Amino acid sequence: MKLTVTTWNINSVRLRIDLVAKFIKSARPDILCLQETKCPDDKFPLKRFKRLGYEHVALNGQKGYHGVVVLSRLPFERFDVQLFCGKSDCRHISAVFGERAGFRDPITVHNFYVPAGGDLPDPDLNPKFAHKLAFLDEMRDCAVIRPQKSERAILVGDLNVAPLEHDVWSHKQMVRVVSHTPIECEKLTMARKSGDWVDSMRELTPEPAKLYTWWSYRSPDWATADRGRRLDHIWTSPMLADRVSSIVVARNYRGAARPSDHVPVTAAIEV
DNA sequence: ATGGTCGGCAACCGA
Repeated sequence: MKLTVTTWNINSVRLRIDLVAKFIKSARPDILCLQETKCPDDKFPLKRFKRLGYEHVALNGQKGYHGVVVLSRLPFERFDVQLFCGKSDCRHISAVFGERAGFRDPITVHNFYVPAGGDLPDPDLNPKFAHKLAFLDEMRDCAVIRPQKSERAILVGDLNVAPLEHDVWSHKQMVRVVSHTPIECEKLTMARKSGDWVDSMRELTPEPAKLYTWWSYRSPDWATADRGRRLDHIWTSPMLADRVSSIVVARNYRGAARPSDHVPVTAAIEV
């Protein structure tokens, strides 16, 4: 079967529930991973998602900030949450899809929201940047996240790093800007390699093609300027690496009324 | 070189 998985930093799920509903009706992914829901679990619009066909929900939300959720049309076996950097921030949730979803060999889906890191790219002067670097180091070292050899796993989310030269509109002008500094790019790559993860977006669209998933709210004419960044990612374990048949970056959602600054990214995987 | 915009939540903080 073809499994479709979407990642989308929604920047308030309650404010943008109608936009999410529109996306769902058009794309109908099997699994929808959202970040920055900014919504405590008891205020999450569960009924709306259930009516849209997403009856299986793994929530990790908090008031005001962060928050991640896995919404699924398929039932999962269990879900799990990892904490990072000794904080209670809601920045990770994973779900395991197995026999209940019709899979003899289970598939684990991780949904991440990596700290943005503030403005100043100096960990000594900017604690938010230090937190981001420490978070990436913990991702690299986290044995629970790392797929076992021959395990089927997918890692998606707003990783807040555009690691490659053509993941930003101008490498030269971005190299000192948080999200594209060498230290972050190296640490994200180390986190990816430590789990043997494959960057599936770049498997299907190799460099030097430009690939963006985020455009700043501060750009009045974002589409013409097109100064985007690839902050959102879909990684797979080696077992699934050659089974990703398509990746769609739904850039048109950036042009919606009251958009998120990120757009949905959807992978289709033959499983 | 600088400031530009959002959302949450009710002052600014985080992005």
